Amino acid sequence: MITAKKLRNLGGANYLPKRIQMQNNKVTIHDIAKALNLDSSTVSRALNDSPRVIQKTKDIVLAKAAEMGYQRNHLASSLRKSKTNTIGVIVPRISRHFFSSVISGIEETAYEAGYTVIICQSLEQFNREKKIINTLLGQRVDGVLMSISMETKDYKHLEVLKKQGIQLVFFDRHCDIPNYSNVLIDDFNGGFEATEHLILKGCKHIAHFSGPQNLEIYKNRFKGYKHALSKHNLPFEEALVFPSKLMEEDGRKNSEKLLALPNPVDGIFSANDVAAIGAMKYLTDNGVKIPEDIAIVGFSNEPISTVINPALTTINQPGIEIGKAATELLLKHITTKNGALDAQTIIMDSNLIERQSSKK
Amino acid sequence: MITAKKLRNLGGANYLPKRIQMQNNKVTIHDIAKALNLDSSTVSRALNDSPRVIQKTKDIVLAKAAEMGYQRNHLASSLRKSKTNTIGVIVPRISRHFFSSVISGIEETAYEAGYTVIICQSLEQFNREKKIINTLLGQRVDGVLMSISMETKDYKHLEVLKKQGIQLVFFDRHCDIPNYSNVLIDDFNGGFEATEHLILKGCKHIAHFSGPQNLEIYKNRFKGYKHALSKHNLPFEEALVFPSKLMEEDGRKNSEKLLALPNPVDGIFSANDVAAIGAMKYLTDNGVKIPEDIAIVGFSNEPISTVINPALTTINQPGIEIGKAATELLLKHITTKNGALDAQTIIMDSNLIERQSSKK
DNA sequence: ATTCAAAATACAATCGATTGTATTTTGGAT
DNA sequence: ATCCAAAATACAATCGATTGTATTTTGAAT
Repeated sequence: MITAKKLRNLGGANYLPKRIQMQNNKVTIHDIAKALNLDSSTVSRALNDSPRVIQKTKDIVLAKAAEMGYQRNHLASSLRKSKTNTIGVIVPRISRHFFSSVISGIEETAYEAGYTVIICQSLEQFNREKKIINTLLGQRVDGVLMSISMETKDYKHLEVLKKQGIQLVFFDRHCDIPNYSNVLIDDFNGGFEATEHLILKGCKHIAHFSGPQNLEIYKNRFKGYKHALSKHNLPFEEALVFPSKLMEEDGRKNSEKLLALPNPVDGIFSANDVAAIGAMKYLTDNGVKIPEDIAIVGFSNEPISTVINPALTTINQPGIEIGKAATELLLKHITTKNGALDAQTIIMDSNLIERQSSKK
Repeated sequence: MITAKKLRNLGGANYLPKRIQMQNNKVTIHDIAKALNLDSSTVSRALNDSPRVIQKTKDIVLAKAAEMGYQRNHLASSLRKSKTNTIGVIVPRISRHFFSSVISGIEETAYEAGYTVIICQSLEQFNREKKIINTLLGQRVDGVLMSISMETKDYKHLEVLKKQGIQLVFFDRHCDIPNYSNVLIDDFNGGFEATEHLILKGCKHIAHFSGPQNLEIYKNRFKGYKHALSKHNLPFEEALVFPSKLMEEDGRKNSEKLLALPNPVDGIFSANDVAAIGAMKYLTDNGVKIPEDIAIVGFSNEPISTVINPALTTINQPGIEIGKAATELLLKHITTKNGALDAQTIIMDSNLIERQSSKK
């Protein structure tokens, strides 16, 4: 095989057709070494600011590297160091505003620390989640940040990561298994605040649109709902709980069922904004006045919650901050030798934003 | 340095502490070769289904690889082949529904073809766009799909890609420079349809919220607007054109100016949905009835356009299909030797979706 | 049984950066 | 000028897969 290097060594690039000269214009440390009459190991150490190279030499190397347009080949570096400076991110879907905010936070922190980010969507499918894990393994990521899909009920597919020493930090949708780090908001408290808010507005029969109970976040929001009821001496009624995947369509269907109840509902706490919006559309279309007849509180503060009329009261989740915190924690895990850093759970602040949908 | 391999060669993994044994359990082709008493080159060829290896051997190798849990090291492979099977994607922001749809289409097509995708956000900033290009170069991507930022006015930063033989395909927000492939919708026609729709609804004084005119898409939507006016013998008035970056706030401010005009406006064609929504909010708050007083048409069919009341008439852009087509085109460029494939522009279908905001 | 292409496999260099070890250089003390 | 430890740099192996070339094996024809 005739390689560019061989060609270079044969008689200088001057004799090459221009196209070839341009195509493989990747400068290597060997090119710099040759140009400066140094060894490539010295060039490498100079570029990495090693104490084993004198400052004067470093200056010369750096200058030459800049002059020649050198750019480190991460592939070679990663292969040698068996560290890719890459982290994988798995989210249910990037189109959800909350997740895209988290990703922005992740990217910012990661890039600053010299890491590249690979973003993947599970689209709420367990099978895709499994495939993605394999892809990320193949990419030899140093760590993974993830929010599990709604379909995920067992966590065997995550064991490969641990076995291969790949750090894993959950954000938002975490698992209840020990020894994993998490960055969360206090979903129990969020659910509690949302429900108590409705109670303080005078609601007596509050329905709850709950999410898949295999996910801790939805379990906890549900618990918060129950706690608020009991604190204010309201009875908990199983019939007022509507479990679903919290899509817009679910919000609609739930509302239909809800209107058929014998005892009229006067408040809804939905575990996310999307289902709340679905409910608002259905209810409004069917002559129910919001918030007069039924007050509604959502969860996540998606941008649509300010577009719908009346604007939706919701629990704000600081996506960017969650992303930043999760990334910092992951990088700490990665850079701590032997995975010796103990798992920890960081709780971020969330807060209720009151809008028209709950103003009585 | 004591490597896992050395340790393995010394006396077998049995003598190693369990932790170390587990950490570097990456199986290589050499491990498979040793286990089968073959050469690593034969194993490599077997795994790559080369005709130089007999089927029986392939079967044996494949079986052993599966048994040992082998996973190809892409770093090594990419380094040797100087091809990473990775493509970079640059979008203004992933939180825009249109772009996240495009990304879904890109990922689907790319993963099927064995490519990994690195997603980056310019956040509409030229400087970030430049940085991202460098990051992607460092990652040695095989190709780039991009939609330029609103701030991008010169394209020198893209020349590095061409110089290094990295294929580049634009989608949606393209450049007017030749020799680049594009996947677009017909923005001129979209602008025309949107405006003509308003005219057919009886509007006589139609304002246009235009985007940055350095971007072809906004230039063309603007041209379409003008063309519809002239076709229907309506005068074009410079005063009815409101240029901005099309954020929600811009929609609000434009509406304020628009209401102050001597000659009342009875229709608005906004070059995107977000600014249209901003306008709708402001106008509704100020007693203007939509669509009775002012009819509105947006562009892109963001999900919010169905949430706002009245629902927003808009031009639908098939994001997923655009993503798929752009990826297919890019992969064709990548796999065609010497970049010999001529640049081409693919126009995808778009269509107007009529909703309440323009029903007169 | 012998011969010899063709088929199958082995050998060895390579991608570019890193890093442990070996060698040379430097400059201060004698 | 000589010596020597410390400083600076060079040498060479390595990460894991790929691939051009060399060698061995196979099996069909004689």
